[in-house]
Amino acid sequence: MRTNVPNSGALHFSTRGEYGVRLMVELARHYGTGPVSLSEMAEHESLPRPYLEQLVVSLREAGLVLSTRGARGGYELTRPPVAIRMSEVITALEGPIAPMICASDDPHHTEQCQRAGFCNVEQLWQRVRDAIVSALDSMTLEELAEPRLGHPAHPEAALMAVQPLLERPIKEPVAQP
Amino acid sequence: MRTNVPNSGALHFSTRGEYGVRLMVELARHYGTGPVSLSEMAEHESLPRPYLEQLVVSLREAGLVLSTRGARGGYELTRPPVAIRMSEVITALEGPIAPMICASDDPHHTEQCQRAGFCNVEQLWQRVRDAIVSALDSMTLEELAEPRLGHPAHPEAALMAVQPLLERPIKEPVAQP
DNA sequence: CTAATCCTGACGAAATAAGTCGGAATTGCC
DNA sequence: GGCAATTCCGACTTATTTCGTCAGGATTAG
Repeated sequence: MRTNVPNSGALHFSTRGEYGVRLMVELARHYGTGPVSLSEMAEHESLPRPYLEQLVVSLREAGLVLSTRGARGGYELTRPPVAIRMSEVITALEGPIAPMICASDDPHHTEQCQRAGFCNVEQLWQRVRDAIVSALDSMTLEELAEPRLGHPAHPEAALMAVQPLLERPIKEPVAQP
Repeated sequence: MRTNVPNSGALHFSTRGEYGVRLMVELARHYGTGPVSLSEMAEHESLPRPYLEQLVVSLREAGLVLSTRGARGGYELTRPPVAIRMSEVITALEGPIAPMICASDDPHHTEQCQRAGFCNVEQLWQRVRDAIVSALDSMTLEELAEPRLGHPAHPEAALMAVQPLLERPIKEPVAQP
C-alpha cells in the first residue's frame, strides 16, 4: 500500500511562502500605523523569529516592505494592501513560478528544453504555470487581510484582526539602500 | 546578491512528474500496437530504467497502464489517450495536488488549519489549487502525444481530439522498427 | 549609554528527492 | 526444457533542498 509518491502531495509551497504570506497579512492589518517589529509578529503568529528575519530580506529586496532600523523600528508595507498582488509576494518569497525548468514565469530562468520540437509536453507545464500565475494575480493582500464578514465561526477572530498590537507614534522609515 | 529564495523557483514538479508524463506520452504514441518495454522507453527518452521501474508502479496502481510480464512484455495504456486526463497522470505520480496542507485536492489528506476563521489565507491556497487542477483537467494525453507513430488502431479517437498544433516542421524523432 | 531592533553571513539538522542494487517471478521462443 | 527478456519487489545509498539556528555587527530612540 505504501507507494513512493511524495507523502504530502504535488506542487507544494515551502514554509517561506506560508510564513511570508502570513507576515505580509500581519503587516497589511497594521498598514498606516507605523512599523511593526519582527518579534511582535513572530510571537503573534507563533513563528520562529530568526527564520522570519531571513524571509523578510526577500520581501525588502523586492520592494514590498520598508524597514526601520533601531529601537522602535520594524517593517511596514510600501504600498496599500489593495495594491499588492499575491503573485508579487509569492515570487519574492519563493522565486519565479516554475513548475518545470522549461516553463518559468521569469524568461531569464527558463531553460530551453532540448526536446522542444519532439514533444509538446512543454505546453502542459506552461498551461499550469499560467493558471497559477493568474490565480495569484487575481488576489490582493487586502482580500486576505480583512477579517471575515458575515457569521464569524470564532467571535474572537474579529477582535484579533482589528485590534492594534500597540499604540505608538509613527516614525519615518529609512531610505532603501 | 545571493538571496535565499529556492534557486529553481516555486511550485516545482518533481522528476516523478516529468519522467512519468514523458513515459505516458511514449505509451500514447504506441497505443494499440501492443506492450512497450521499459528498456525501450528508457533508452529512447534517455532516462534511468531502474528509476522508471519505480514510477510505473504508481501508474499501474492507478489503473492507467497495463503490464505484461515475461519476454516481449511491457506496458500499454488501459484507455485511449484521448480518455486520459493529465490530472489523473500527475496525481498518480505525485499524489494529490496540494500547494498547502490545508488545500489538498484529496479531502482525506487535507488538514484543518487551526487558524481557519482567523484568517482567510486559506482561500488563496485553494484558488491556486483549483487553478492547477482545472488546467490539468483540460488536457489529455492525446494532445501531448501528437504526432502519433505507427498505424492508429482507433482512428475515431484521433478524430475526437482534433487539436490544431502550432505550425512547425514535424521532425521524425525515431524510426519505426 | 543602553535596550531594542534590523542586518549579515555562516553553519547544521532533518526531510525529501533521486537514483541504485540484487534478486525473484513470469513468460515467449528455440 | 532451457534461455533470455521482462516485470516485480524491497531495501539501500546518495544528493539536494528545506528549515531552521547562531553569533555578532550596525543603527537608532529615549
